Formats: sequence, C-alpha cells, structure tokens
Amino acid sequence: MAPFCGALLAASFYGIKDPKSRMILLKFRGLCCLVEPHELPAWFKLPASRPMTVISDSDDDFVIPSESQSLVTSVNTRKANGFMSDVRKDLPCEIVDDDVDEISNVLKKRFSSPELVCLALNACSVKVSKSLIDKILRRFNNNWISAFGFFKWVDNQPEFNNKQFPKSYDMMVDILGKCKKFDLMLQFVEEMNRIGGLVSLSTMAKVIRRFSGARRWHDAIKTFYDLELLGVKKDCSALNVLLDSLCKERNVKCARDVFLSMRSQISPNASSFNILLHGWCKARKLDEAKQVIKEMRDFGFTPCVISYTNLIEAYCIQKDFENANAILAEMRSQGCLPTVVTYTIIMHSLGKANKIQEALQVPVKMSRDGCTPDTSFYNSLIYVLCKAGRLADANRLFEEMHRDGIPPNAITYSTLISAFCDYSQEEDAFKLITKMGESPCKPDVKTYHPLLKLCCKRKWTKLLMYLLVDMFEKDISLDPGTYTMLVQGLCRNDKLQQSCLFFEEMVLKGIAARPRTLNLLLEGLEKKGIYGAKEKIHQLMLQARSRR
DNA sequence: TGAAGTTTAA
Repeated sequence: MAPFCGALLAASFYGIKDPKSRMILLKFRGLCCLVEPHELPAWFKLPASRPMTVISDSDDDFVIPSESQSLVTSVNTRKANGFMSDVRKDLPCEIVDDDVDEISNVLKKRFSSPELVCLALNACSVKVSKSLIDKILRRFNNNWISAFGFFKWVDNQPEFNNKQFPKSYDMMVDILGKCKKFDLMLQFVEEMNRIGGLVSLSTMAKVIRRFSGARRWHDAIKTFYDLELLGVKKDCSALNVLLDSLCKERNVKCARDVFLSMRSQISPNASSFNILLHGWCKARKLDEAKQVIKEMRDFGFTPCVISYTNLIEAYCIQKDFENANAILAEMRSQGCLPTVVTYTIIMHSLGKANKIQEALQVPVKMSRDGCTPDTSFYNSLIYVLCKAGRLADANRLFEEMHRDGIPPNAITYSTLISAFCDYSQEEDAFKLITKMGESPCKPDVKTYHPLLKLCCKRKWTKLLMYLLVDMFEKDISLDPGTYTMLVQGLCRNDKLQQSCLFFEEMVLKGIAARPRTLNLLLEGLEKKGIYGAKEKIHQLMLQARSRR
C-alpha cells in the first residue's frame, strides 16, 4: 500500500484510485486530500494511465465548505445530464492527435535530463511531422528538459531532415532562453550554424530578446554586434530588434545609447524612432518622447498613427485626458486617423480612471469613424463593464463576440473570470473555466490566479488543490505574484506547512520574497511553535542572499 | 508577443 510510481512521485504529484470505494487521493507538493470522484469539477480529469492502488486516507485534513458543495454539485449535475458530452459533440472537428498524446504521456513523466527523455522516447512509434514537432514544443515550452530531449530524439529519427524545419529550431532556441539555459542556448545556435542554413535574424531575435528579458543587457548587445559571425546581416531590422527588446524590458536609456553609437553605421528607419518613442512613453518621460518626434522629423520621417498613439498612451497613463484629446485633434488635422488601437487605449484608460460614462462613449465615437472593433477592443470594453460592476452586460458582450465573428481569446476569459471572482460569483467563474477548457483558448497563470485567490479567501483547500494539480498537468508554472498570494493565503488559512512548501519553491527558483510575505510566514510559524520550519526558512533566506 | 492596445496584483 506504499505510495508508488517513481517518476510522478519525483515530481511530487500523484493521484491514486481505490477501485472499491472509488476514492481518489490527490497529492501535490505536500498538499494532500481524499475525494470522491463526483467531487471533482467536470473540467478536472485524471489521466487514464495513472495506476490504481488502495490507500488509506490518513493524510486528509481538508474540508470542503458547504458553499463549494453546491458549486461541485451543480457542475456535477450538468455532467450527469450529459452537459460535457454535448459540448464535445458540438465541437466542429476535434482533432485527436494520437501521436501527440503518446509523446506527451512520456514527456509528462518529468525526467532529470534530456538524454533520459530521448531514451524513453525510443519506445514510441510515431511518425515525425512538422505539426507534431510544433505541437509538442508549444505544449512543453515551460519544460526545457522535455522539450530538448524530444528535439534531440527527433534529430535522431532517420526520416527527419533538419533543414526543413528552421522554425522548429527557432522555437527550441526560444524555449532554452525562456528557461534561462543560456549556455545551452548558445551551444545550440552554434550547432545550427554548423548544420548550415538554419540561423536567421528571427533565431537571433529570440536570443536577443531572452537575454534582455533576463536583464543581461551586455549579452543582448554583444549578440547583436557578433551577428555576422553567424552569417546574419547587421542591418536596420536587426538594430530595431535590439532597440525594441531593450525598450520592452524598460531600458530605454541603453537603447538610446546603442542607437546613438550605431547611427553612423546603420541608417535608422521610421520604426527605429517609433520604438524609442514607445520606450520613453512607457517610462513616462514625455520630454524625451517629444524630443524623439523632433529628431524623427529632422531625419525626414513624418510621425504616423503609431507615433501619435504612443503619445496619446503616455498622456492616458498620467490620466491627462485633456492632452490626449489635444493629440487626437492634432493627428486628425494632419489627416492621420486613429485606429482601433488608439481607441482601445483611450477607452481602457478612462475605465481605469473610473470615468465609466466617458469610456462607454468611445465605442460610439469609434463606429462614427467607421472603425471596427476587434478582440482586444472587446476585452477592454468587457474590462470597463466589469469595473462598473455590470457583469451581466459584460457576459452578454462575451456571448455576442461569437455571434459577431470576433473570437474571444484567453484574455477575454481571464478578464471575465477575474471579475466573477472579485464579485464572488464563483459558480460563474468555474463555469467559464470549464467552457474555456472546451475552447481553443489556453489558460495561463493569469487565468488561474483569481480562482486560486478566491479559494484561499474562502478556505476551499480541496478546490485550491484541484486547480494546482490542473495547472501542473498543463505545465503552467507559477509566477512571483501567484507564489506570494499562495504563501500568504495558505498562511492565513493556518496551512503553514503548505505555505512553507510554496515559499521554499519560490526562493529556490530565485524569486525574491517580499519582506511582508516572509514576516507573515515567520510570525505564523512562531505562533504555532513550529520552530524547525522557522529555522529552515532562515537558512533558506541566508542562502538566497549569498547567491545574490 | 515583438514599431502602438486588452487579463492578476503588491
């Protein structure tokens, strides 16, 4: 009756079914509970391949409160009525890709090295195709060991001709960068260069952006200077990639210095100026932004709708709607018409500033201009309606999007789910994430964050765990904000042991803990007299500090 | 993601 299953256990997650009582034990990073299958929300599915064992429930110390019983029952009733199967039947054409599933099942076992992944995959008998590679890489883009092991395995397949798939190589470069495996990433690029014909500007853009994202400015700039060693032209497009990645990571000063030092060698285009303009606008440096407009004109470029929209956004960030409108008037006088992007910025900022009535006038003005809304515009409108507490209207709008041929995206779902959680309409929130599971939109941390928060607030530990397990299964990793929320939320729920686990994981990942979070945890441990854990946390902080 | 806009939250 011992717990089982090496690989899954190593990942500190397992689900065990007792065939007699049909109870399911869920264990996730020290969280543990025993549930009846009917308690599982409809969107939560245990993989069929998981082994079955009888096990006692000594670890279970969680209780689902009565409110969530009603939630679970309602989801369940729909399930009993065939709700889920109806949804599935109605889907236009669900592509069942057996090969993707077969490989995913192997990759999910979370091996300790790419070589082990490669070995395990040798047992698979699937045919390598471009679509298979893309699907797997997309699915495991948070897990470089699985992705890289899979890629090496593909490379060994006799039918695989690596020159056919430069984009897949670029994806692999990006995954290594995203997971901060920078040395491996550079080695891999070298390897691509040796094979020949695989390294392009789009490859190097991934490298530059990932270095910038990790605030390794020097490496980003060096990558640009050394482009020609890899056979990539050091032209204006390459310069713009570097400038943009520096600006997007909020280092516009560094971008300006690069720009000035390169100006004599590479002639900038209008985009170069707009990139810098955007950098200054985001940094709320309006004087510098205006200076860029002037330089742009001196250089012989006329500011375009993107330039004006950037300035409008800068004023909107400062809630200076008067000046935003003045720019709007100025661009019109220049014969430059605002686009749906311009209107989205204005509407969204008005909503954020609680000027709801004015915000809701924007769609009217926009249609007068003959400008058609898109998904992002709808998302902002939904956000504004939610901010005003008009959830029913927001939901109606969401339904209308389908009808109007403007497909909702993951942000649409996340916005509504978040609002439902804020207004304690948890049943609607869970209904929506169920619906999302049946749509092409993929949830991310931002989708789950408000749900996890709600579970903490209501002390719904079982539901919290369903969600965490679900995220784990989908390879959605926690971000700093979510770690902080979980550590604090579990602390307040007297789940100190679990709170410590998330705290530990966060610190080991190199995420700095806020003093507030640390103190809350330490105070909790002190109050409960759990001195061992308190000492461990202290040690952890010392280690983290010395590493920095 | 990538010359402009949309989701969490301290």
